Amino acid sequence: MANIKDVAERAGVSVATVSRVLNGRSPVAGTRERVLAAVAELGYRPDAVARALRTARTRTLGLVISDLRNPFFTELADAVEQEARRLGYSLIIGNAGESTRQQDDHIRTLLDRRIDGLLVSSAGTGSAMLREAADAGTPLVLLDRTVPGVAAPCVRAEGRAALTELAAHLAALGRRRPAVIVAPAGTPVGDERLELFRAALAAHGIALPPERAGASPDLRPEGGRQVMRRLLDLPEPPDAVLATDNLMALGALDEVRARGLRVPSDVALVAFDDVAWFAHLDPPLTAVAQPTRALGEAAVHTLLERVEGREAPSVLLPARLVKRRSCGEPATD
Amino acid sequence: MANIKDVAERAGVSVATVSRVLNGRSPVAGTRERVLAAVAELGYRPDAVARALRTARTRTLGLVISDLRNPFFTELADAVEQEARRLGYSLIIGNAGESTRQQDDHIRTLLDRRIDGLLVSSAGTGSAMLREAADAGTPLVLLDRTVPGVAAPCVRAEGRAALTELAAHLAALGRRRPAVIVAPAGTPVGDERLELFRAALAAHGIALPPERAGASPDLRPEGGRQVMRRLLDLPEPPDAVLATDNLMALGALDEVRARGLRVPSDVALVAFDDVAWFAHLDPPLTAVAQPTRALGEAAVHTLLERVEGREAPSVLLPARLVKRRSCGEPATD
DNA sequence: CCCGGGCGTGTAATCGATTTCCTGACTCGC
DNA sequence: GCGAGTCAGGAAATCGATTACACGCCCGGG
Repeated sequence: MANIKDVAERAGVSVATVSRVLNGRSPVAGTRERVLAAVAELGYRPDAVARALRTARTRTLGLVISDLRNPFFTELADAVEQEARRLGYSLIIGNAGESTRQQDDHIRTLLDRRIDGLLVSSAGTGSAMLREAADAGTPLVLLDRTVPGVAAPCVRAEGRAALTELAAHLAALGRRRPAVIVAPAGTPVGDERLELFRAALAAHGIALPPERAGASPDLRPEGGRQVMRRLLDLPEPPDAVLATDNLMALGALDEVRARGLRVPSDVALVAFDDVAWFAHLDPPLTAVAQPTRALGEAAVHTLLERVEGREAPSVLLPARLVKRRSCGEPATD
Repeated sequence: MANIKDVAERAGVSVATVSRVLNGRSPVAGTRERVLAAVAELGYRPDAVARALRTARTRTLGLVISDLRNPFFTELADAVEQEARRLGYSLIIGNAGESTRQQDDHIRTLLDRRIDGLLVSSAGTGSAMLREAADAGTPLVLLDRTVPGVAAPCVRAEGRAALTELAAHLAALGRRRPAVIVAPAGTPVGDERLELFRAALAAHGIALPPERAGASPDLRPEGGRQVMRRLLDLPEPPDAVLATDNLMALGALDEVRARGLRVPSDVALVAFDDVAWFAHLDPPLTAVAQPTRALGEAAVHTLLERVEGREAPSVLLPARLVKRRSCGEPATD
């Protein structure tokens, strides 16, 4: 592969001049064209590795995602990648699979590769490397999940408005015994969603007692199904269930069907995260839609601010309610 | 961040010695420990960028995936990433979103970054950069999709056995008018699947006439839905439909439901690609499962063979049929 | 006693770019 | 016609590692 020296030779100039032409500095018309011709003839492309070494900027960002197979995070990762690329950055994605060890593993190699900035939707809260990265001065932005003790801006969605609307929606449909399938302890957003929902229900005089708030052991369908099983076995089973994550909602739906019950006539079901195939379920699922694409874009922008050395605040974007048919209402989309 | 010179100074040796200790060559016990102590005290980690420049190996692979949002490819990308990491390589993932332009864009930046090898599940067949990469000598392996005119091993699944079993399954259930929703022209695997299925059906004396093989304009639900619409409007509508991709199957299911018809009583539905949530649909979908994880691993192994300069053959792994309830049979899982 | 072979380690070249410093030519004004 | 200012472009340092080569030391054999 041709390097800058080959180009310089062919154009009859020094490497400095070639570099200047390619980076849009000084050189004059005549020289400029000779250099560009040589570049074209040799098919020269600057070596990003050498450039990174010299400039101390790799133009690469790292993204460590808690679970890439979860469609919400797939979409998020895709949004981040697109926006990063639009702004001239490559993205190295690491999937932690909800394991702190793998997460730390990824962060370490990313730091070794001298990425310009790091985006993390943390699995668990006890990540040593995360703290180390922050302390080492690597620009860091948290995504979707805050981590106590790590001083970095966090970009995530917030469900107040959507959950308020949901409470009203359920109240209007006469649902009086709501329940929540909460994300496992250690994922802060789960509790927040529970409390916001509880407060919103209270405004309609509807209670959400502790026994109708079940924490799932994991963020997968099986965990959601287990909680739903316990909920339906209650002496007074719920008539509406909110799952704070899309995969747990799927498992919950399985349990309802396995008992020969129906959504929404026997129990209403609402999920957090509006993933594409919710619209293809039967019935189409009502969901609290996070602004996934906007989150990804905001995360990249916030991170690049920090890469440039500027301060950047946390970002909270509102989620919105997408009403479909899983609460008993006719679809609106 | 500490560099090798700092470590050398602190340990009272030369940089060469530090490098040798870290790469497991010669140095003797005493020196060795002093160096390791200095490394630990300074928290030194070698700069992968500098190392890559010097050794001409980045220990990074590139993966350009045709559509990351398609769950089949998400799983595939995840499998590739895990295996690559297990073998000491980082992975830069680029999502082409089924666009040749974006794909070429990605390939170009990956080449600029001097990745050691490139894995591509090509969107379309007319990629100029793909040919350029192959010609430039970058180790290249195709994934899931062959590209005519590009000389590179291809790792993909092959459905003969599964489709043979499927034909028997449908025949046994008395389905006589099968149809296929084929991937758009330009994705070679679509036609192959159609022909294998047709041949398998013929063995049972069942015909698959051209009007019951509809090509979808894209690999998304809407495309599948359009084809299903045409199929159901035929004077003799099919009693079993195979979609050669998971997203098209979803759209097809939508159309069936929209007409008030039922799966499997009115029409059986089978999808290619067994993605996790097929089991959560109602009814759970019978599917031709590609060995996704094995494909990802084989792709990485094949690519690394080529990176080492060895020849590597194409890999064809058999898909298998996962019978659920969408053809009228009781579930087997 | 001296010479040669091994072995541990240091010096310096190298990878491919960017960038600082400097030189030389040209222009312009007095 | 000559000094000052401008500007294009070259030489060389630099980023942080790896590694070829050389050197010095120790040991054993003749």
